[in-house]
Parts: sequence; structure tokens; C-alpha cells
Amino acid sequence: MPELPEVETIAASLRRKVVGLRIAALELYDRRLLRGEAAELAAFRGKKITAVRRRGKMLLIACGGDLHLLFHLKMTGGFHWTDRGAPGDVHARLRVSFVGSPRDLLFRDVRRFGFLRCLDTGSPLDAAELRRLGPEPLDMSAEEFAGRLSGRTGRLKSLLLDQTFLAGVGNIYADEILFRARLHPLSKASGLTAKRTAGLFAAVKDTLKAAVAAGGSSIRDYKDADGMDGLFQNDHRVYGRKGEPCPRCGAKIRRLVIGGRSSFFCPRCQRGRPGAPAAN
DNA sequence: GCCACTGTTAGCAT
DNA sequence: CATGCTAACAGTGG
Repeated sequence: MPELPEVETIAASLRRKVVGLRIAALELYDRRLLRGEAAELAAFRGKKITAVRRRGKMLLIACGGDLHLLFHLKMTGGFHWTDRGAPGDVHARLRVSFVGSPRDLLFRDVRRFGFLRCLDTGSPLDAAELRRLGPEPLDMSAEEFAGRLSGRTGRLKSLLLDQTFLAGVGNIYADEILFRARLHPLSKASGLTAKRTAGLFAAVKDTLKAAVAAGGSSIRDYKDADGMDGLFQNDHRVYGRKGEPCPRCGAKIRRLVIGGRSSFFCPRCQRGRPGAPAAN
């Protein structure tokens, strides 16, 4: 489940290794990975990688001119280095080999939800997959956040997960953010005071910054492109901790299903009844 | 072997 | 339009 901090970490580890390398070949093992025509991959042969960046939970690899590879890792996607030509495992979906490099880059995806799209445009951020994304949480101001929040009536948990509202927050960080802000996941966005809105925004930034600094959260099988684990799972206060004591007050962490997603929270620290404005 | 579960999004209903 | 629910993706594990 790579979310913003994990994709940011993968982008950084990938960037260190691939920028400046020239692509020798792309070998697609699973046609379902690619959104578009298989022939589009041919254009990338011989291109030199110039940049790797993240937008929301998506990864963009610039390959010279207007060519870009756009990846979404969804739940189980990730990158892995292997010796040149060495067979990948059954979950390898794409191999990229490089001119003069002893190692190939593999894209692996156990559950095959991830996708790759080839872009040939000078403005890749306008691609359909990226155009509708909300702002980058680490780049936005408190004023912009408050402005976007005003008029929204849904539950805070659902709003944080809405990629058109804010790009990059997923289930783990939404729960951790709400815990830090002491807001109940079912409380309504429309009930927030200016002060609590500011507190929520601070929690968004603080949580994501800390998670990026820790290299993301390695639960299940997440690793960066160099096979390194993140450390932020050790700092999860509520996610996955149903029944454990709240690190702040000792009350038992509870689990609710909201919009079909697990939501972990402290019933004492995160007050506010469903449908009612958040109250501490 | 059945089925709940996982995160995300598309699609649909309200 | 905003919101929320469900299905689907594909594999894991109880």
C-alpha cells in the first residue's frame, strides 16, 4: 500500500540509481500492467532517464524529450534490482535493462492492481491519471487547506482519502493524521472550527513529513527500490492496533469500517460522535 | 475449499 | 455536484 511517504521514498531511491542511465530494453511480462498499446514501449529504447518524481501516489520517470513512464503501485507494486538477464520471480511484470549496467530494474506486483502508462507530452502532469489530483499536501498552505475544506460536508476519514481533495494520503496515514489531530474519523468536515482545521492541517504535514523522514512504513511487503525497509511502522499510534492501549491515554484502540475501509482510532482521545461536529 | 480481508477506484444510487 | 456504498481487481491466509 504505498502512499505518499512510500512513493516518495521509492522515487528517491530510484532516482539515485537510474538518473543518467540509458534504457537498453523494456520487457513486458504481463500485458495487463500496461495501459495503452504495447508498441508504445519501443519509443523508450535508447532514451536516457533524466528525472524521477512523485505526484500523489504516482511515480513519473522522465526519459528525455517528452517521454515519461507513469507508474501507479496500488497495493503491492514495487521495484527491485536483479543481475542483468537473471530470471525474475513470478511476480515480475516488467524488466528494464540499461546500457552498460550490470543490473536490471524489475517492476513487481503480486496482485497486479498497479499500472504503467507511457506518456509522450511536455506536460505529463496533465495526463488523465494526474489531472484530477488535489494539491500536494507538503506543498500547500494552511489557507489553501482551509479553503478547500470549507463547504465539504463528508466525514473527515473519507475526505482525507479523497485523492481529488488531497493527493497522496491513504488509509494508514489518514488514521495516523486523525489521531494526531484528535479528531474522530466519522466527524463531519463542516463541523470543524478554524482552530481544529488548522490543527488537522498541521497533523497532515507533521505526519507525512515524519513518515517521509523515516522512509515510509514497511508493513506487508513494502520496501524501497534498494530493498530497504522503512521505519515509520514503529511510530504508528493507531493503525493496525485494535485492542491495544492508546499511547496517549491508555484506552483501547477501536476499529470501525468506514466506506469499506478499516479505521483505527482512540475512542477517548478522538471524541466526536458520528454526524456531530468533532469535540474534544 | 470457502470466504473474509486488503487499498483503490469506477460506477452507481441517493 | 457531493456523498457514500458496492463491486472488482488478485492473491493471502484463517
